[in-house]
Amino acid sequence: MVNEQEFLAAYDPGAYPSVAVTVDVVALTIRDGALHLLLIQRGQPPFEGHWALPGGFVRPEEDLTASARRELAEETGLGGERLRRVHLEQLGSYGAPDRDPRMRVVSVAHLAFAPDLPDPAAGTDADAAIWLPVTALTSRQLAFDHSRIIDDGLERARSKLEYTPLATRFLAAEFTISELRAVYETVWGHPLHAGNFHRKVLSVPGFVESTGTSTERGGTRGGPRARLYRASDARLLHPALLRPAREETVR
Amino acid sequence: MVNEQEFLAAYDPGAYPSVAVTVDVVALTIRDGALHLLLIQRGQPPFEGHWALPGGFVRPEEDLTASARRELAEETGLGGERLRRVHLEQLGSYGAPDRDPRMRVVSVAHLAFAPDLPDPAAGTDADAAIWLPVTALTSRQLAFDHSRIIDDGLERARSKLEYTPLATRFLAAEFTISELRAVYETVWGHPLHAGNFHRKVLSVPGFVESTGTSTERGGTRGGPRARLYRASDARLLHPALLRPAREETVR
DNA sequence: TGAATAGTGTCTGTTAGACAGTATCAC
DNA sequence: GTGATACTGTCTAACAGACACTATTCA
Repeated sequence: MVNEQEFLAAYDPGAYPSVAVTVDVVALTIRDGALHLLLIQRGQPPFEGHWALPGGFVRPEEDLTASARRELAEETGLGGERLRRVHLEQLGSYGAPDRDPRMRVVSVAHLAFAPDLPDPAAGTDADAAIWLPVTALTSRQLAFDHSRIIDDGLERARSKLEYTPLATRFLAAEFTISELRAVYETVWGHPLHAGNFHRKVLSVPGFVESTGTSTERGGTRGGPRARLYRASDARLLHPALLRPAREETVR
Repeated sequence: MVNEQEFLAAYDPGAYPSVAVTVDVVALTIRDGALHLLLIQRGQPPFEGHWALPGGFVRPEEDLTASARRELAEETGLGGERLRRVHLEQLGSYGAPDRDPRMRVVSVAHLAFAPDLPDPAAGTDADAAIWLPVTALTSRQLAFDHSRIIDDGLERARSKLEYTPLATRFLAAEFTISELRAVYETVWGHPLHAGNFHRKVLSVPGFVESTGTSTERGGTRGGPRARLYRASDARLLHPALLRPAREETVR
């Protein structure tokens, strides 16, 4: 019987099947009232020329989520406080044996919510990176199984807006209730009743708190100046803001 | 410029950092009115003698969830129709660099809901396997980061019961409303109002459907014979069965 | 002035939860 | 019979959603 230390010293990592582990990021933001997704155009095979999620191999000594945050930083050129304001969570892992023609690759997908960001810095990477409206996705051929990962990410995003205050992560630190409503309408893809939404948001404990200030001007098409709010301390919304029941998705 | 086929032929998998990928399973069942968890006692280092989640390395050509199902089958001795009735879903991936002292290991954790099962077959594996009440977990030293995985799994289970009909997966194909209520009470850890629960379950479309039959006898402590139901076709519950608001978990 | 928006009031139907009550069965 | 359970009825408070209305601002 060997003790644990001897066992570790004699341990041969090569005895176990080798798998590459990558992270991919479904990064969402809202631009011009439409939901956008960060994509890169692949510069080398496989899937050369196809669009793909930003991502890459997990480095030694790097945690999974840290790896995703690094990939996001590289592709967006973001750093410091602005990167810290981006919400990042694990979405799920994708490991079908044939999902990458090169070798066995398990990808740990992440989901990110970002406020409106500048166009990706082209200098950081040889690949072209863009924010693409999600409505333009259907016509694109995506690399690997990224189309499925994106579908899962979008559904997770829609669901997260129901029971968490993460919609605020799409906005600047201070925002109006109308801006918050626009986030919900954009992600869910259908209009909400302005008056009811307003009352509902203010009634959920810990969702938003008043800054005491208002916007400098009214809206571009008229209307009074709106009060400004910031995200408060709730991590879950009680009661939740539920999407209207969708019979077709239930069965 | 090489074409894609030439690229793949020249590709060297060893150029990328090697990581081992495992699956671990948080398998839950209900025995004697208490929530139980499947654990194995490790027979070799690291963490020799400690209790751990069932799991193992993902095999080549094996999908992640298929791998989890195989591990579950091996440890429970289950197969065929009984295995197919077990609910299995991906929980999340755990990949902190130092979570395994041997090498970099990323574990894709899964969550399973099983009906009451016989004691694990000891013959299939050298390790001892048991169903342990989750209330007995606090006193145990668990291997790796399995304590955290279990916590995440239990919270996912509690949450899943709210908006999916998966509570039925803890029961036989036919069950009474009281048995279903017992599942909720056990997983959530507090009693529910029998009358309100009864009416609520029957009012949610697609949750349960009547078999037209009743139990042969009343309860062990008296009472009328109960009608029998089976799971119906809903995949989501609308409206959901929400846990009472827990202020402390919200902030 | 006209149109759009911010924010509030009110009404209705649905739901959660408390409570009560009746019928049935084990012991 | 006694006590526990299955199931139903009723009431109340909370909530979602529809609609209406006022005040404010831009053009």
